[in-house]
Order: sequence, then structure tokens, then C-alpha cells
Amino acid sequence: MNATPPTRPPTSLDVARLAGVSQATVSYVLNDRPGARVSDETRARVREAADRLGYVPHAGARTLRTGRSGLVLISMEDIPYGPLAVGTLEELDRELSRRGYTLVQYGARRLKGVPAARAWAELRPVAVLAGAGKLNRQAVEVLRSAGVKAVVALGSRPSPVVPSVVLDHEGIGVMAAEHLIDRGCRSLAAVVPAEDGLREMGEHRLAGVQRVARAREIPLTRVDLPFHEDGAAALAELWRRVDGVFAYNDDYAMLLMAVLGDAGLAVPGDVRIVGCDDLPLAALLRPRLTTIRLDVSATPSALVQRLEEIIAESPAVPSRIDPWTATLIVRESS
Amino acid sequence: MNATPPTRPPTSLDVARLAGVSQATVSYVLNDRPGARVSDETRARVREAADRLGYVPHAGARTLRTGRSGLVLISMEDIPYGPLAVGTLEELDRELSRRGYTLVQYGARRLKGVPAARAWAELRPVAVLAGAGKLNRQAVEVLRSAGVKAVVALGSRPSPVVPSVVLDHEGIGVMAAEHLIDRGCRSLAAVVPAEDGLREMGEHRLAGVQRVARAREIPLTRVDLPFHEDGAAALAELWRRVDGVFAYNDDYAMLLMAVLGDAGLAVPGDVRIVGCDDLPLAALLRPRLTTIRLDVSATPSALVQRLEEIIAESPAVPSRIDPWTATLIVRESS
DNA sequence: ACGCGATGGTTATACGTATAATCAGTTGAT
DNA sequence: ATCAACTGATTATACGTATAACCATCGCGT
Repeated sequence: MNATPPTRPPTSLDVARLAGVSQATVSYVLNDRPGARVSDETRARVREAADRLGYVPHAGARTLRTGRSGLVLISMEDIPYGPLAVGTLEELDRELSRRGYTLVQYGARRLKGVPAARAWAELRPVAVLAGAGKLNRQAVEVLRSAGVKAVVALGSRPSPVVPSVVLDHEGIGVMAAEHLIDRGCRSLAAVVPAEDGLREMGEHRLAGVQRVARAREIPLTRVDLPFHEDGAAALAELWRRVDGVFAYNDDYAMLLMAVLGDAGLAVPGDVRIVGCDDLPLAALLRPRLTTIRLDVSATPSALVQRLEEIIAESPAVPSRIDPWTATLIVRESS
Repeated sequence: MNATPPTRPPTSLDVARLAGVSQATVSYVLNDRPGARVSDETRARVREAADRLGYVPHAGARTLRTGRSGLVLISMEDIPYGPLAVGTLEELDRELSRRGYTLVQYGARRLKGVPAARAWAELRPVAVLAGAGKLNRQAVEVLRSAGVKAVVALGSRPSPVVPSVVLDHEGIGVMAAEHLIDRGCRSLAAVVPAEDGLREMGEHRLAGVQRVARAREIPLTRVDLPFHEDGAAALAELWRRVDGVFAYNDDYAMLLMAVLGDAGLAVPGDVRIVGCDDLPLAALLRPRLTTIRLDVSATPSALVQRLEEIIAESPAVPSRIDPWTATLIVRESS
């Protein structure tokens, strides 16, 4: 059954023997170490031997020897999966590997705080990007003492202890609320998704709406909504008491518009609605959906450059990176 | 600026010194090695010392010593991101870590074949799950010779060389086509998304439709569609020539329904439409959308168990795992 | 003839861990 | 009183790599 007998993977010493040189020479050649004096002929012999054996260096042994791993760890759980995040991640990967780093997504979803930090620290990465929620002071300390140069928080709010990539959900809520109030709304509602992965982001967007509503003295109703027809329909009376809704995103906005239509309420006549994400589909609805578009603001190259600065200085003080900008796109639903 | 001076991370030897024992004892205690005879008192002292120092084992050194890494690598690029995949991945992670493995998503998006395999092999993982497209025979050979026990392909078609997790897009196309023809359609169209991440899956779903259409002698038009209103509207005459469309997924189906409505065509009267994914939103449209729902068929625990079998036997012959089952949900649009 | 700087390598070592092999005490059986 | 068996540790080593330090050979100017 087994195609290959369980033979040991070839090492640099095996390559050396086949090429008739010392192991050190193999290392010098394959790493193209500047300053190493090896003849072109020997270089060729070594490369040839490595090829024939299918030699692949042992990353663990290398990090053990050098003390560095070039690994950049990112925990996925706080990343909102969508074309935006996936695309950015892909470019980030490309850019990092161009500079000799290796981007690796390491779940550890169930862990946070020190246990999560210990799991990451085992790999001796050079940088860790993780949700702000799992990077408390002690966790950062664990990473630091394991030699992690850059600890960067990802989250809706900047971390008080380390540099942060801030996904500014609060700003989205602010933008939506100000628009609705400017349009004349005097009683607002804001949707918070009931789904696990979305709720937290919903809370942060809500917080933005809240801030504006309070400042301009407009009543605000929080609506915890599961993504079902029933959930929204059950709140029929609520929709009669408000004249403006921030629906969290376009999907929920479309759900709401369907329900409101069934309930005999006119959009935007009775209720104004704002979504978020600028889904192509949202522009096709009647009325066309007002939404907030998010664009990546920093090029991956700039992001990685900033990361390298952080690696170099490994600052333990907060600073802020804003990876996207929000733009209001006014259509017909508001 | 630097919070901590660049001091070396603590090693098991540091722990040993603080606890007043040998390094070997530390290893025995912290790994709970059965058969190791260490008094409870010493155990406590070692644990205490490890805690105080914030000791975290060096995964690279451990891998070097033991020859195994417990790392399970999965390449993300061929995974269609959505609630289904993300949820499955999360449970997979949980289940694997329960058994002492570490799931890691390693991009290497830009690479395929041998170069990709070399990048993965450096980490000396115990298993690699990657898109069937990047696992040619030589790549598998590289992984094998680097000690990778289980090589598993992910893709729409089973790999001819290794066990595969088959995301059966073709089956989806078959299901949609048979339904439409059974409903009386005599001229079909199938949408293939023009977006990079989706096109390939679209082609496979199309292949399923094609097979059925050919067998039942029904003409079929392939429609390469970007996700814009314009894209679909530009094909206005096309929609008059067909009476059944498989729209690739619910998003495209909704796009189509909007466009067809504007063009004065009735659904399902003039054109029948089938989507896929069973989005909650799709059930709210008028007419309600007929769709295909995908459910994970194998529990993560069963999947991991199968993976462990593969690790144990490391077979180099194809076999097949079907991670989902498809169910047709007939509503009003067909 | 001699030293001397290149040239083209080699030898030796350390990184942190797991584990086989060994050893010093202590206990218990005869 | 003696030896075997057990307890609770220690010593020594190997894993694969990178790199500092060393060494042999050669060409060449004086």
C-alpha cells in the first residue's frame, strides 16, 4: 500500500555527500550567502545534488539555529470574511513572501488570552496579528518573552497596549446615523445581527449610531435580529414607530425591505433605510438601496512596510492603522 | 521604547535550573510522559518554575527532535468562503486540536505544483490538504519524501493520485438541469460567473448541466456573466430564447430575476430559474426562489478520523470523501 | 626563495528538545 | 546481612541547520 518506504527525508548532509562537499558548503550555496567563496562549478554540483534528492530544508531546524522564523501569524476569527478581507489577505500574503516572510493563518479559535498566546508562541513567529479581544496585557507579555517582535491587534477598537489595525465599525454607524437624521428622521432603529460571527461587529456599529443619536437627542431602538423572515416580521409594530433604520448591512437591509413591503410600509416614505457593503444586488432593488461602501485605503505594500517598522521597533504602545475608508452612497431608500 | 530588553526566550534548561532539577526532568514533567517516575513534589516545583518564567516550548526544536510536527496544513485558495466553509473549518480546527494536531492555513496562493509543495514541506507537516490543481504527481512526491504522511486533494474532481475531498459541483449542475427539464424546459442556459474566484466552480457546475443536456438532447447556452446589472441586461435577447436557467447561485439568480423583470419576462412563466445556496433572502423574493441547499454530510469528528486513517496508511491511491449533500428546494421560480 | 593575500573550501559548534541509558538511594524479602 | 527490585532522578546524545573560525593551495610580486 505504501508507495514509499518510510525513509528519512534528505538532509543537507545527504546533499553534501552526494555532491562530494561538506555540509557547510551546501548551506552556503543553497542560501546564496553573500561573502561565501564557492566556485561556480561546485555551486552547480551542489544544486544538482539537492535537486536529485528532492532536498527541502527543515524549517524547524533553521529557526532553532537562527533564532528567527520569518513566520507571520494571523488569527482568522476576527476577520469578517468577504471579498474585501479575502482579497486583502491574499495581497498581504504575496507582499510578505516577497520580503521573505511566511504568512500563516493559525486558528486557535477556541482560545484567547494567555492560552492562545502560548499556542502562537510555540511557533516562535516574528509577528502576530490577532483580535484585540484575545490580546490582553499578559498575553502580549507571553508573546514578547517568546521573542515575538511585533504584536498587532485587529479589532473595532484600538488596543490600549499594542499597535492596532482598526476596523472602524463605529465610524460606519456614525455615518449612517448622521445621514438619516439629516434626512429628517426623528426616531431611529439600528439592527444588530443575532448571528455569532456578526453580533460583535453589529454592536460596534450600533455604538456609532448611539453616539450620534444621543448627541442630537434622537430616540434610538436596538433591534436584535436573526436573519429570517420571521424575525423581522415579528417586529411589525416596531417599524411603525421609527422613521429611519440602519440595517447593519445590505443583506439585512434587503431582508427588511421585503418585510416592510409586506407590512404595507413605504420605503423611503414611511421608513428610510441605510445598508452597508454596496452589494451589486442592492443597487437593483426598487427602491435602490442607500449604502456605505468600504474601500481598502492602504496598499498591502504600505501595510507590510508599516509592519516591518513595528518589527524593527517592537513598540508596546498603541498606534493606529485604518485599513479602509467608508463612503456613503445615497440612492433611493433614504 | 522597547518594553523588554531583547532577552532570550526561556528554555527548558532555564526552567530546570530554577526548579533545581535536570532538563530531562522538566521535559518529562511538562509532557506528562507516562512511565516517567517523578515525585509529585518535584512535579509541582517544575510546573511552578515554568509558570514563573513564562516558559513556552520551542515547536521547531521539538519537531527536530521527534521528527514529527503535528502540523496539518490546509491551503485556503480553493475553499469557497462562505458560512459553510468557515463553519466547517472551525469545527475541523477544534477536532484536530483535541487530538493533538495543529491546523494551520498556509496560503502560498501564488504557487502550485512543486514550488508550492516545497514551501509546505519545509514545515514538515504530518498532513497537507490542498487544491487538486496544485497537487500533481511530482508535488506529491516532494511532500512524501519530506515525510508528509497524508496528502489530500480538495477540489471539484477527485485527484487521480491521492485521496480527495470532492466538492461535487458537477452534481449540483446535474440536479438543477434534471429539475428544469422535468419541469418542461426545452432550451437551457447556465451561468458561469466571470469573477476569478468563482469561475472555476462555475465551470464544474456547468459541466454537470452539460452532461444532462446532452443526454436528454436539450440545447444549452453558456452565459459568462460578471456580477453587474449591465452584464445581465446586455443579454436581453438571449433570455427570450431560453426557458430555463441555472443561475450558478442565489446571488446570480436574484440578479437575473431583477433583470428579467425589467425586461418584461415572467418568472417562471417565460423563464424558470434555479439558484444554489438557499440564502434566507432568496426565500423572500417574489416569486420565491427555487434553490439547492448544501449540507455538511460528514461530522468533523468523522472527517478527522478518516484523516487519521490516511495518516496511518498514507495511501497513494485515490479515494473519495463527499463533505456535503445537495438537496433541491422547489419554490416558485421554477 | 619567501611572504602574502586571494581563493575555495573544511571543521567544529550551538540552537532547544526528547528520550534511552545509567545511577544513587531506599525498601523489602530471604 | 545480602541482594534484588523499585523509586526518583541525572547524564549523554541526536535531530538538521547556520556560521564563526580555521586551513590548504595557488599565483605573484619582490
